[in-house]
Amino acid sequence: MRDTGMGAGLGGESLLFLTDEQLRQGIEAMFFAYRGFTADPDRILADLAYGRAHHRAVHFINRAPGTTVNNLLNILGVTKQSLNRVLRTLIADGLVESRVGQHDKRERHLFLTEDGHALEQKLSDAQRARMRTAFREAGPDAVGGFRRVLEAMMDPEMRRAYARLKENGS
Amino acid sequence: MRDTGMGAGLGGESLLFLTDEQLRQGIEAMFFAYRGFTADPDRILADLAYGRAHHRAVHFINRAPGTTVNNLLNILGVTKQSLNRVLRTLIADGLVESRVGQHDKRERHLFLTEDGHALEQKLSDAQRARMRTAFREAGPDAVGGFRRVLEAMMDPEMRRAYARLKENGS
DNA sequence: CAGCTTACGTCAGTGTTGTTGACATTCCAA
DNA sequence: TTGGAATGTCAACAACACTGACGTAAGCTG
Repeated sequence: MRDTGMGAGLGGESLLFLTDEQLRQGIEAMFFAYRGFTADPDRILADLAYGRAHHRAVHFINRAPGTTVNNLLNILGVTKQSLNRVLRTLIADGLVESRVGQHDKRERHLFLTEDGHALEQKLSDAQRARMRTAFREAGPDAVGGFRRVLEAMMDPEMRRAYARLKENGS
Repeated sequence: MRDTGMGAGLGGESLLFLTDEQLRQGIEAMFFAYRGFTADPDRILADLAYGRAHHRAVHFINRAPGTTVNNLLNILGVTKQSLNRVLRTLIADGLVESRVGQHDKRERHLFLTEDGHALEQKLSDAQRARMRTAFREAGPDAVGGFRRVLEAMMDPEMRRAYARLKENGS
């Protein structure tokens, strides 16, 4: 009955029957919602000859300035060849700066330039506006539930990355 | 204060302050969770020389048997040429059957074959298992919130498609 | 110091999935 | 019946992911 108080995992709430139909609806909700989630940035990016991959890179470089290529690789979950193609264009276009590490000269630390910040702002404005509207429509209680389910859906490694970024920005 | 009672839209809940940081966390939660969401089917599909597009087609054909190509197109939000490539391989591999419409011979009605059902089952088993675990971990209250936020995040057109499918399967 | 590992970049090749353009078939209505 | 709209197919191309191989520079360890 009480809503908090179990430290971890499942165990409580054995009342929770989940029919296949409910689960399927959850799956479809994820599918359709993700489309909406990416729709606004995609429209902006299409005009700039950039894609979702560029958006992701810019987002996380903004979020963790000075991050290394390797770290970004782990967060994005792509191969270095794939990321490199994206970073190369962003650097060539003057949106991202790559600085050789002071302590470890093998590392490259990534930063957004002024133009890079401008693009990030433009993209995240659109995405945040949609998120804000959705949160408002759904109500404050829903927001907590939304976040709890999403967090539980992540692979453990990604959950850690997510938590690290949360602390980072708090 | 009361949690229900407003017919539509926003308007209530002006108490709901949303900082950029909260919104950013929501964005990142969507990103990481979607990765988890697709991870299990992706692993299965990789062995079969199929991709996410095949999964989506099989999912929605199972969900709405006899659907037309055009209808599927609207749900998936891709071009007919893109969908056609996927359908062609699924038909060639005997997972999907395409029947010429009786009333309108231009239309093709799509059905899963026995093998198609088997694949759909295998894929959705994996995805439902993750969804079930996530729902259980997050608790019953969270599930409602999750669904409300996702629904509010969809484009209106997709919200209608989602609602239609819900009725269909209820 | 020598040799191994790590971090990063790059080249080449492949596969999936999206796109546009062109086209055939079918239906319907003027 | 003829012309336009709708439905679906084929062909070619672009974006972005992947694997595999290789090169370079820098750090680490015995």
